[in-house]
Amino acid sequence: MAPSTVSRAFSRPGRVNAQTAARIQAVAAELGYRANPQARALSTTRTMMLAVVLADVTNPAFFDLVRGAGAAATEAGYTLVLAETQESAERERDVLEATAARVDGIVLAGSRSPDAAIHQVNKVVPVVAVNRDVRGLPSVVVDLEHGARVTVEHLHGLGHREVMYLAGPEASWPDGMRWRSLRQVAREHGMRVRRVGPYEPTVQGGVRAGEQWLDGRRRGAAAVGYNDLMAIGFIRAVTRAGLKVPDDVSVVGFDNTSSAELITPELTTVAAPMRDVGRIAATNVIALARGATSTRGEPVVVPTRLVERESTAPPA
Amino acid sequence: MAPSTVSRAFSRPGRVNAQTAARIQAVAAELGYRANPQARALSTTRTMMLAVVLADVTNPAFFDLVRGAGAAATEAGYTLVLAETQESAERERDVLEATAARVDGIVLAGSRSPDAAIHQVNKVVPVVAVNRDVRGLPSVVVDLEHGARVTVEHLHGLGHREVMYLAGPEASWPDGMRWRSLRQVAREHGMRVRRVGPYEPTVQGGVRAGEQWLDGRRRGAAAVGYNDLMAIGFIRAVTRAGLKVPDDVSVVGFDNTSSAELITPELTTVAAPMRDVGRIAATNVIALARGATSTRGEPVVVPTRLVERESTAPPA
DNA sequence: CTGAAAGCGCTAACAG
DNA sequence: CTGTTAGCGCTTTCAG
Repeated sequence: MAPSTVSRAFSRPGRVNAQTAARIQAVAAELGYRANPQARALSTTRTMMLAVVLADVTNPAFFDLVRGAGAAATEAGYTLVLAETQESAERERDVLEATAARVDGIVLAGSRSPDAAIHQVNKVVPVVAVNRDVRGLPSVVVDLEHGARVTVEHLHGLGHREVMYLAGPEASWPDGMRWRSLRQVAREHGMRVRRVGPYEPTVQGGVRAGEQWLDGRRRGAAAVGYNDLMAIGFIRAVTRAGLKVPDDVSVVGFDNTSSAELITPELTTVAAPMRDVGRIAATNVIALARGATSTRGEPVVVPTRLVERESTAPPA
Repeated sequence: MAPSTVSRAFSRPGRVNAQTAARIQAVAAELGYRANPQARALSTTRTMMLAVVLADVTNPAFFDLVRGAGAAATEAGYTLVLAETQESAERERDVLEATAARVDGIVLAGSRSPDAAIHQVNKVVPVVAVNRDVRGLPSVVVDLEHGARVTVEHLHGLGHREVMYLAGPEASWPDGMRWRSLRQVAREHGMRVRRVGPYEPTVQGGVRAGEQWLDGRRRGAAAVGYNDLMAIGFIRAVTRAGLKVPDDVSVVGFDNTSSAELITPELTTVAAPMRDVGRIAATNVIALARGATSTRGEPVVVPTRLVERESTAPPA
């Protein structure tokens, strides 16, 4: 696992210096000598490092992604680092610029950059996008259309005839995806659908959404949050105001984060195998780093499912 | 903010080539040329990168730490990356080895390594330890003695006469600190005190602690978790078994993570200004990276306080 | 003030 | 098979 400390030249199977080599290795280890990875990288053009750059390291939606990518990286002998863009296209640019030439591959999750910027980075180092379809770039996305479909059908089945989408960041690919899918499926079922926001994709943002909704609300509504965090914030705001979830309003989230089963009522939410997503993305980026040539442009799609818990019920 | 793209030589205030330099800059920008940071680092010995290496990126206890460190890093023109050791001393060694020579400083949080290993890394790059007092190394720690004191006094004031500590990782510095402080203060107040575990410092670990406690429990107990995650798991296990928190058992956590106010009942927990901790640690490591010489060996201590919520009450 | 050359620490391709 | 050299892409020093 641990790469040889001293230049591989010393470990070449030699006859005469076999023991000499061993001694050098021993002394080097004793002295705590480490090869300078930067110098090594300068000549090999390989850093054996991978980066996951994501919008928000505190968003539990990314946890399993990181875990999966980390496992794949470790197995392949790579070290994984994370860099955060803080939901800002500008910081994303800076971070990508700073990390691109220092790693062998980048898994880009929750990007807020235009496609062109991503392609630019991809010229320096292989990039695999997560939950975003960038033309000509390998990517792995979760089946949000299906997630939206089962969500709407679940709500429709409960008797709801109107769904409200709590929008997240406008530059977010999943946001657009979720909204468009929701709208289409809702229409297919003859449901009314509207969108409010955008809000920050955080608990705080959800609280704000809830507070705004409280003014001029109608009974028997169903809200679908951009993600679990927002759904949770929404529930908190509504609950604090004395309403009941799901009696007064049903709430659905996206991501199935660990927080979803922490709150009361437990959150109904759309789940995806993010660990697999991370694993696939990392594996692909490693393959590219090793010289594989990107095949088709079709994104890898992983399935989603609705986890029905307590936050949804028939309208009052 | 963004460092010049082309070698600084081109931006030297020259007379004749002032416009030439400008043109080169322009063309370089157009072509998307970026200086290779590795090559630059090789000659300057500066990478303008900082690393926060921590035990578990999914532990909310580290969120504010990361935020504070990130803010300090950005302000100083550094890019921050995170690396995770997954609660493993071995992975910690690998991660430190891989990152040490690639960054200008390391903030080490939740280390599971022996002091000697940390000193070894510190020979390569400045290290600031968080929540761990490493002899001769700058560090910033939260005042856990005080946290333990107010916890015990709170419990004592409620009428509890026995406190049980749900232990976390044995190699964890805060674990030892919390336990010793708890024990001492409990004794001062004539309370009985015992320790169970160790458990994994996760919700899962807390669930296990709760399940074990359920066998052979005594009424009117008070449990103090190694961290919020464990306390939450404990509550879940106990609640699932039909008991009530805090009626049947009071529970206190450490860290005051965002999850603490998500669960029902809301968790009483020890809070610390982790954002400040991150900020201080990063600021110090940057100073060292810039050539400052470490002053005294005394750790910086930040205060703690008890956030009383719903998970504690008088014994039944 | 400008342009050339040395060197950062390594690896890889080269002669011996 | 071993030892030497060139060179990765930058910065910085040193002549011109």
